Amino acid sequence: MPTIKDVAREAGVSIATVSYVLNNKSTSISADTRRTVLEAIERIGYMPNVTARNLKANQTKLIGYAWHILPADQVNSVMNDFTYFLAQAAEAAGYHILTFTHGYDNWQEVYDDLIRTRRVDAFVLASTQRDDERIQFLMERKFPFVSFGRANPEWEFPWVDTDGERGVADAMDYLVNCGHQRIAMIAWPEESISGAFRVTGYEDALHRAGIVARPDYLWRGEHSVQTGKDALIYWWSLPAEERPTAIITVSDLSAIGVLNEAENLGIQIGQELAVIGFDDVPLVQYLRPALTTLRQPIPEIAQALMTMLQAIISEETPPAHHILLPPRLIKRASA
Amino acid sequence: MPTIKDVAREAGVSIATVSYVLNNKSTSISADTRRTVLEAIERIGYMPNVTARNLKANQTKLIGYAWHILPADQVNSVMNDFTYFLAQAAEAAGYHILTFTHGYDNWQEVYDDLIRTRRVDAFVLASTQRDDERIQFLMERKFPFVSFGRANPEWEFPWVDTDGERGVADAMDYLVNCGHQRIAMIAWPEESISGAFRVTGYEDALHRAGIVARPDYLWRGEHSVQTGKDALIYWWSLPAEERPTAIITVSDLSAIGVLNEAENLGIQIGQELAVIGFDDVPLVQYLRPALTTLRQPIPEIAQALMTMLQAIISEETPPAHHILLPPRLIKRASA
DNA sequence: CTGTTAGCGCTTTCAC
DNA sequence: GTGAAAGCGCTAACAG
Repeated sequence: MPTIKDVAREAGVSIATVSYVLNNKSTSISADTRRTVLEAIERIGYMPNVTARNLKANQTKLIGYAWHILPADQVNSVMNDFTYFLAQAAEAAGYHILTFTHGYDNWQEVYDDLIRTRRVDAFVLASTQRDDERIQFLMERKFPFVSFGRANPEWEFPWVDTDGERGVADAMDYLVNCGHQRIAMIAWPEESISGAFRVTGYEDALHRAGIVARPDYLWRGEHSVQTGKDALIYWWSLPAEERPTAIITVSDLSAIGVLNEAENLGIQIGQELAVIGFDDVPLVQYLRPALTTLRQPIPEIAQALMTMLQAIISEETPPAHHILLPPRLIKRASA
Repeated sequence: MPTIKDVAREAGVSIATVSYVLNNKSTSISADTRRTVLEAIERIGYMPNVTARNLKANQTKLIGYAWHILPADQVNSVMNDFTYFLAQAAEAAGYHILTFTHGYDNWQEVYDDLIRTRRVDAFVLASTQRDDERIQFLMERKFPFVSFGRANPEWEFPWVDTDGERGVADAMDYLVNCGHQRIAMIAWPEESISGAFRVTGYEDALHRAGIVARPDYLWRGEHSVQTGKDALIYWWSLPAEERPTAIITVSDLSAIGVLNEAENLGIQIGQELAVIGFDDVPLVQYLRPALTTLRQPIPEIAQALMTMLQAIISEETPPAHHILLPPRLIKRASA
């Protein structure tokens, strides 16, 4: 592999000169010399050693991203897409993504090692929780990071998130426009921060439509298929005129539960009962009926995160930014 | 951030000594000195700068892995899992995974840059095709790589793959043991190399069971839900006594097509007709009936690839190895 | 047993 | 305009 010395020899100049033309430093290089060097580079197929550059510049051009694996019954296709678009956005900005893993207990050690060995320049966090310890940790360490997802609202840190409130509100407006009045929601437990925003979107939309919220139309449960089943069983235990005509869920998984249980109960989804999911995970388009759902703006989120990260890495005092991006309602047969 | 110099000063020794204790080089360091240095390291929280080490050692401890995104109707949960376990196996071996992306046309430029800038020490390939150009490219370049998946059998390169032949054969034996005689298969087009192995497993199993293969029991089609539907529609157009009683597929996606179409045709899956998928993608456990399927040994594959890669990187003349790992039949309600 | 020193490949100040 | 040289943080001959 050729080094800068080889180029210098080949072009009959000093390595400093080669470096100058490589970096386009204004320190005016004569057009002639520049051409000679460029030709030499071309001839011997030289590319600068990125490790040497990084050592000099005290950087790595690497961004750490922890790869989470979810229980087998959960679907992380959203995170899957996110990883792809994140890598793409990073490359466009001259970075690469270093993916790493960690267990439940040793995350701090893993992040710490990555920081202290100067393996990465920054982190991208995802799947954040309300009082996410990783956020606290990185803020204390004053190590650059951005987060896909919000956390404790009292913490001031840079994040980008899907506007779940807005998405659910849009879906609700759609249902109301379709004539639905008895709209129920399947949500996550109260601790969930992103779940809370979606519930807000639901309640505000009801209010806007002049519909009185019925407490038992809001069902909270874990992120699972079973939650959807349970909710539908309960609602169908009500007198016919009190049953919801539409259900909006916080995840495709519970929507699938609703669809499955609907079959058992002999309910015609799409006619008798409208169902809207969240995430547009693969295969839900093949359910019968195909699931109407809210798709998160993953490519845009990844792009926004990288833009933010670049600002943070380069600037001295980074203004903590927050960006909310709305999901899109994918209309299919279930609603 | 402390450097080796800080440790040396703190411990009152030379940086060489620090380096020696750090690397446990046998150049015997007195127990006393070693302890002093270790204490200094502990005290100031020193960890070696990985970039500096890498520059010196002419390595990166980074393994490139191209992140492929599939069309929205396809499921890459297998690759998703693979990425996780690959990262984990890499870390256990002192490496990290650098994920990158590329388009259809510019892949060569991307790989080339990564090599020439010495960004990575090796590549892990996945989703390989028969005459995969990436393999040719890396073999010519003599750049270290391993592949998850086989390619042109005439090429001598290191790979690890799921033993699809064996997996399908196991599933066939299971079906035969259940009393099935008319067993059909949904396969990929002939070009598919991994598809071909699975067909071999099917045909051999028929032979072993003394069942005469019926040409129209082998349906070939693209990797899609529609393929499954088409196959079932055809088979159900046959006289009742000629219809298969079991179907084995090359992917969960076509199995889903069979299940969906079975509902339209009023076929009781599990009773009237057994169906076995391939991959155990998320959610197929929630289909009605839950899908029996072959799960690839992804963690073991990732581990084997890393072991192989380490040998290749360290040794001069790496013996090209090939490893086949059998999938596991996950028995659920559909067969 | 420990320290001095020469690099790894590059960028950049400072001379000329 | 161009080059000499220092140095990023580390490792490893080579001395002593």
